[in-house]
This record gives sequence, C-alpha cells and structure tokens, in this order.
Amino acid sequence: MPELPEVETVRRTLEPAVGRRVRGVWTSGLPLRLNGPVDRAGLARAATGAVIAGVRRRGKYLLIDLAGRDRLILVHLGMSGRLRIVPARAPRAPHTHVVLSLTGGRELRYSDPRRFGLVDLAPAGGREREHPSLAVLGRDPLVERVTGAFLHEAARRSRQTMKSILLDQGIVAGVGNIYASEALWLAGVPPTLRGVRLDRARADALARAIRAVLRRALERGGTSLRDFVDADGVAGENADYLRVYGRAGAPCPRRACSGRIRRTVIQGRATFHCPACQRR
DNA sequence: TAGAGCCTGCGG
DNA sequence: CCGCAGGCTCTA
Repeated sequence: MPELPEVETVRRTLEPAVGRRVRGVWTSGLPLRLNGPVDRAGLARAATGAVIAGVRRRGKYLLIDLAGRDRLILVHLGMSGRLRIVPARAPRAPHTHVVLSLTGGRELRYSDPRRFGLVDLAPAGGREREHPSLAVLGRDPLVERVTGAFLHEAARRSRQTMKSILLDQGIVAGVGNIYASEALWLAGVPPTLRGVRLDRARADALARAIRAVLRRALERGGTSLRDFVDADGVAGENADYLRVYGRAGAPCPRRACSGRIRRTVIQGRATFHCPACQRR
C-alpha cells in the first residue's frame, strides 16, 4: 500500500505520540512476513517505560526513537499495514498485531491484514543502519540528493529496465509501484528503457520528476486507492491527481499528446505509460 | 534476473 | 469464482 509520501504522511500524524511514555506492549503472536512473530519480550524490554523521543522515516520504513534506550522500533507497513493513534478504549480493529499503550489514554496500534509488514527492533544511537533492512537502502529523495548524475550512474550499472530500477530500494528508497509509473510519465521515459540507455539529460529529467511526484503526493496527504489512511484515520487526496497509474485506456493527460494510457506488466507489477509521449 | 511465494480482502 | 492489490525475499 504505502510508498514514501504515504509513509511520511503517517510519520507526521504520529507526532502527537512524541513525548508520551510507553506503558505496555501487546502483540498478536502471528508472524509478519518480513520478520516472523514480533519479538514480544524484546519489544517490551526496549519500550516499556520509555518516552517516545521522535518518529523518523527512511525510505518506506518508520523509526520510533525511545528516549534513553539502546534500541528503537522499526516499522514497515508492507502492503496493508496501518499505524493508528486511538483512544485506548476504542475497539480494536481486526488484524491488529502490535499495540503500544501510551500515557494520556492513547494507544499506538499496528494492524496489517496481509501481514506483509515488519515491526522489529534496531540499534539506536545512530547505529540503526546495522539493521539489515536499513543497511541496504539507497538514497531517500526527501532526505538526500537524488540528482540526475546519481541516477545516471546507478542506471548505467544496471541491466534492468528503468521501471525496475526505480523500484529498487537500494538505489532510490521510497519509490513504489504508483510513483514509479508517475515519475516515468512525467519525465517522458519509457518504463522498458534499459538503464544503460538512459542518457544524462533524461536522468536529470527523471530525477526532477521523482522529486516532484513525491512532493506533490505528500502535499495531498498521499494516495488512497482503497484503504490507506494516516495515523488519525484520514485518507489522502492524491488518487485524484494520478496521471497514468490505474488509468489504462484513458487519454494521455500531457498537453497536445493524443496517446492512450497502456497497462503492461514489468516484473510482475502493473505498469502504466503512454506509448506516444514516452519514447526512446 | 524472472518467477513464485507470502497473506487477506475486494470488485467484477 | 477469478484476478488483482500501493512490498519484499528467496528460489531456480
């Protein structure tokens, strides 16, 4: 479900949890795809009694810092994960797998029907990249500079298509299936173009497109195609502004382009582009 | 470097 | 009933 703009939207709406103390921890015991059953004892040891010092994001991962503790809580929402801050007495949603009860009568709850996500512990104190999931991440476009030169260099070393390169979290961290198609369309780059064939001018355009697409989506609170909501349960508005994703058969929204959006499959993922204006 | 696999839910 | 879903990992 969530890509960088959605995860960042969740991060921002988690801010009210900062400064609250963790009073207790509950877990469902069911395995999550990315790290198996949540380490309940470890989580309790790391978090119980600690004040939440901040919530950070790195690619599609959220990092919950705990004041004075040597571990932080790492969360990935997978396809269907949600983090919500709710009153402790609110009924628990189905598929809730982790609950942190907080001071002030609130709970921070992680629910995830498909269980493709992750809730884990990582070293704190600036050593979070020792966690294997964070160790392999590339540049986060909102944190570091994703420039044309950087993309050009990364693409040149790859034998993959540009669509796959954008989905590679080890290169650009945070772009997922929606924004990969959107950025390629905005830059006029065909999704099937091989990385080695991406010239520097198009790399510049693509770098700009990635930043623009992510920033605009974030301004609109993310894309809610079906069920994405932030930590307050509010859906994002960006679905209305998608230019190609999910719009197969529609006229290309580019000015003076008479093409129609096509749906193809690249590496098993739906891909949308305009054959008329995304050309080699 | 494709493809399968992991899960549940939804819409046609 | 079938296909599809915003992610990621492991396998041949």
